[in-house]
Amino acid sequence: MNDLRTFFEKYIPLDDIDQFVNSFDVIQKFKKKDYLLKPGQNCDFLAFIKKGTFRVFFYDSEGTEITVWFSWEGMMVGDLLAFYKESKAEFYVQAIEACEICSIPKSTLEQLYLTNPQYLQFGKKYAEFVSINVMERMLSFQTKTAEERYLELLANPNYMQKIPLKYLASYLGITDTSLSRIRKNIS
Amino acid sequence: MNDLRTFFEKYIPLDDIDQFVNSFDVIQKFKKKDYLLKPGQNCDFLAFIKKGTFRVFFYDSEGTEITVWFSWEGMMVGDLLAFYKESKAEFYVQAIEACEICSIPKSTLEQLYLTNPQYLQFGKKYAEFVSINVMERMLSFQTKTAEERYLELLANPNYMQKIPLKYLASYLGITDTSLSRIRKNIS
DNA sequence: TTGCTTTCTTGCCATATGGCAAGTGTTTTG
DNA sequence: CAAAACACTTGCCATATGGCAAGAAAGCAA
Repeated sequence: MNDLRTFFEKYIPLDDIDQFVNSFDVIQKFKKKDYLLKPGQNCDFLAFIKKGTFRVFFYDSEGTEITVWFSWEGMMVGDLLAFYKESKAEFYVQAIEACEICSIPKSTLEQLYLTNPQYLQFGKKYAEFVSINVMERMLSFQTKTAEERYLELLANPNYMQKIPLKYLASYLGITDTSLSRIRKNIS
Repeated sequence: MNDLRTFFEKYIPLDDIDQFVNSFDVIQKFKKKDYLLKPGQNCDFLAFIKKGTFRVFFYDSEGTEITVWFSWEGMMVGDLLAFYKESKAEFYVQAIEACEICSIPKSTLEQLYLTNPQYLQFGKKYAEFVSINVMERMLSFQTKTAEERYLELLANPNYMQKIPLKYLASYLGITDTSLSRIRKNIS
């Protein structure tokens, strides 16, 4: 349970943290290619990755896989869009290696929010954290070339060590063919 | 003060709303091209647009203006990235027509958050709302062509009636030249 | 209104990215 | 280990978008 606690220490005072952390379920395990979530399912839990890597993706109108997001150990994972919209999942959430998560049902989370404003404060802070991340990624799309976006990823071993290039390509908004050419150009 | 109240009724129960709405300052007026905020300034308030339109922009490394966001009457406005990061503004926020806003200092807002969890609930919900919006815009960049993104805007009179095309172009992530050609192609 | 400034369009050509299909190398699985 | 599946690269050519500069149109100010 250690890293789960570490994660929430950024958001919740020490006095209040135990009840919150203890409300997370025991570990759930995923093999490579297992799905944590599929389109149409209820996205009624918050999950913390103890081990492994997930990717969030969907199929566009031409049937091409588009990877929208990655999550690594020490992070939350899920279809955040559906979670916040309170709608059914629109994305697949898939383990891309062996993974372990702890999760908390959304109903439990909401009860905790009612019992202690510190927990609600976490919910607010976390949504703000998500906003910041997505805004920065959006700005990157708006103002940078695919090559510049790729160079940003190069600096982060999380992307370069565990993620197949074809997933990175669609995450960058380009085809795997184009990413291959960009890589050739750089070196 | 009417529309301000209407806005917050989506987030805050009727019993609690008056104190919140009354904490907003009296109206502040802006002429066309006036700045609500400039890079480096403190972004220590939350502002509600009673009338008019603002745009959020910055200058990229080549000195080109990039419009990041628009806000219309009935919406909040500010440099949300800085507001959530608790850092200095990175963007210009400029009136693109005569505008009126009411605002609340961030310090007042934070005190309100402490007095009533319903207010904190608003802060959480609003950050979630922002997340959803930015995620959808990001997805649009990741998966759509400039022409498809432009067609989305066409459906919304807010964009097409008040915003010069050159601002729309950079908002779409393209040059005004390219937008002009896309428009020609469509019609 | 008149003139000035800003916005928008267009032509010419350059660069970025895509689509397809073949070829090579690597991983998975039985 | 061997076959199959998957991941990555490359060549050829197409489409999307950019850069620049000139001109047309629209908006603004005196």
